[in-house]
Amino acid sequence: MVELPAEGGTTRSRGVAGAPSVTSHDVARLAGVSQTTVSRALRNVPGVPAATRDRVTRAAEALGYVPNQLGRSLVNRATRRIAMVMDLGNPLSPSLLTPVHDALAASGYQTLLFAEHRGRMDALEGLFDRSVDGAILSTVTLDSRLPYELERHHTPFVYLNRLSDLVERDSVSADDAGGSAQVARMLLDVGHRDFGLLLGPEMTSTSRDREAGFTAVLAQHHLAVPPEWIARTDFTEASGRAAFDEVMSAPQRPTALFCANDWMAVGALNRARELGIRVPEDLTIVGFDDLPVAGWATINLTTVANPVEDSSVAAAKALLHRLEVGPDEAYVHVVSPTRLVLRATHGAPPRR
Amino acid sequence: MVELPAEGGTTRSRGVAGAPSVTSHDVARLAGVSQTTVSRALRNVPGVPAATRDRVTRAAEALGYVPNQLGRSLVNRATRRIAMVMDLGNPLSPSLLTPVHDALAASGYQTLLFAEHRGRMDALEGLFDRSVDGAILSTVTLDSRLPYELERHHTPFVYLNRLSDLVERDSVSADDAGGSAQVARMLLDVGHRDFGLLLGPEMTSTSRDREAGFTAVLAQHHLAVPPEWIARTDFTEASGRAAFDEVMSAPQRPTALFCANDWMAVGALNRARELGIRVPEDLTIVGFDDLPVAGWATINLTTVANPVEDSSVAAAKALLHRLEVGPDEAYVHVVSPTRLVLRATHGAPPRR
DNA sequence: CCGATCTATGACTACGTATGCACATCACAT
DNA sequence: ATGTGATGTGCATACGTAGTCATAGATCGG
Repeated sequence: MVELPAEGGTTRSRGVAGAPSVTSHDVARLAGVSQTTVSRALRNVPGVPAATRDRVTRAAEALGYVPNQLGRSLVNRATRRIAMVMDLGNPLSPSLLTPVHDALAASGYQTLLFAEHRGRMDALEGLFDRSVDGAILSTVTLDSRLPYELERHHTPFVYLNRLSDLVERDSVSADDAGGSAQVARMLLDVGHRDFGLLLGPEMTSTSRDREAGFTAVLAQHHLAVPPEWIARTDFTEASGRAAFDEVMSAPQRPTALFCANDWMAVGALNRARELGIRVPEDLTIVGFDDLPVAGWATINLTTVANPVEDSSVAAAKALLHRLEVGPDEAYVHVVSPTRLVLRATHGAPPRR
Repeated sequence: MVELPAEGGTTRSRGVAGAPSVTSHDVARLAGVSQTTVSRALRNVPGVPAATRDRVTRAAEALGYVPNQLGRSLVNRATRRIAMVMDLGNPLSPSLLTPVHDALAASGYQTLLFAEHRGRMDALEGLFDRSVDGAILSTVTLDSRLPYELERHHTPFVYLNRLSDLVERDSVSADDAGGSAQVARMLLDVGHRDFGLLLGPEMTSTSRDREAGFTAVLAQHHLAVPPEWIARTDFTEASGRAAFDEVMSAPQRPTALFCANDWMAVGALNRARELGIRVPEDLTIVGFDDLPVAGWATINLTTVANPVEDSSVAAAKALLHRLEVGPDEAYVHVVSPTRLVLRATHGAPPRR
């Protein structure tokens, strides 16, 4: 009887969870070289002669070998994966996610999604367990502890359209206050004095800044928005409808509604049409963001153009830059300019 | 002189890319136990006395230790990460992504995004390099080689709303043909005989099935759609507008337009209003999917309800189930029922 | 009081890849 | 023939965690 010495060397077990996966050792055996050589050949490390490289490449293709990213990341200490932390409930989310994904993909990075949903966050461990090289935060409410946690675990990150006052990092955000101020000035110019505000969640810098920019201009003219004409909900079309009813049910009505985003404005617009309130003859409605829907012939909403896509790409690039230069270089804060887009939902206030 | 035996043990280098990360060895040193014990204590493996567990837990918290997912996945042969392969340009994408993400998160899985964009796919290596445990395919055009590649590399996957005839896997899809047939029957009932079709990309099973379901009913009534009243573009609002012009510029005009999705229908609707064509008095327009926008007061589109969210959740669950039971159990094909939603954009054809 | 059982723990190794270092081989100049 | 440098290749190990196995100490029965 001959002893069986380790069964020819292949003890590759088909693990419970994983599929039977081909490793560089398998390729090495087939090509008649060492695992080291396989690693070098397939990465085009100089010093491997063409003949060897070809032999290894052919063996790899024959076996359908793909280098295991886990082993690779473990030794490289880098995953080439970025976490996109966002609120999927926010109607703006596709406009954030797509450009971020594309910008990251262009640099060879993958996008791992971390979503906040109805206030519930994902298991955040994934941000600290070396699953990602860095994170883009587009959902930080002002009281979030997330920036602290990221700092504590040395995970690089940047802010996109939201800010935390407490942990400084690179940031890209729209000029929310400036855009709102433009709206306020325009509305004052055409004669409005009675304004309603349909705002988003109070703990978002977006909503806060859009409100602040608007009311600051009013204050310069010694005007203010009475509390009963202010509704705070979230950024959806349904919220816009509800907020519309809330504000317009007051005994006195405003002559112009400024909405913290286009979806709320569309909700208000839809509700106005249902109720037979003519826009802009009876009521002016202005949105924010200039989503594609705002330009539709049936909507034609006066709003503020917010270059979300540009900001998203800039944030992705800022993060990748930060990963290259390390934490010591000074932080950069980019503010994307916003621009008033005059369409068909604004006009002079009705005469009494 | 005393020899320095490995410098106290800590040779933790701050790697170029990664941050200085705390490992279970660091925790072990601080707690005065072995790395093995740390691993066991923090995972609540039975057999570790409470006193030891507490000591380890305190040490871990003091250091801010989070187990490295890479090391973990390497030995577990599982990442608890799923690839969502989709077309981010598709306006339906948020309705797919959000439920999938949430369903996966509920089971402790992360979502890694793989996007097709203007025909360009991501680097697909990520699907084969053990970065994910499985994939959800919602973007397979009928001629895609992706299912083959996934099969070849033993990556489990399911189909969502798209099908490949060639590699069988679990699938969840809407009853596209049935919904379209309902539309056809309803339109015939109210008197239409001249139909235009605004379709999506030819290589998607979605568009193909919606067309087939519609024309099959017409064929039963010995009717057909003439080629000049068929426009094939993609699924966006802008495409709907353009396709509208294309079809309606023919010398003879159809009395009803069936659009392969709501966004195209909205585009057509917008274009009709611009041109002063009254809907539904002059022209009937019907969409598909019943997106939220279809219910807005300003749109009020007759369409087919497509339970996209339900399908997405079902697909996610099907994949997780497949991961549990392995490849041998028979494949399951779920067809989600669709339902005609009658609103305000359909009516009898105009009298000549 | 001693062997047997149990409890708690640690040394060692595997997972798959990348890399420092050593070594074998060969060409070439001396 | 011998040293020298260049060239290819492989061994051993590290990355961080989990599981196998061995063992020291505690507990217990007789």
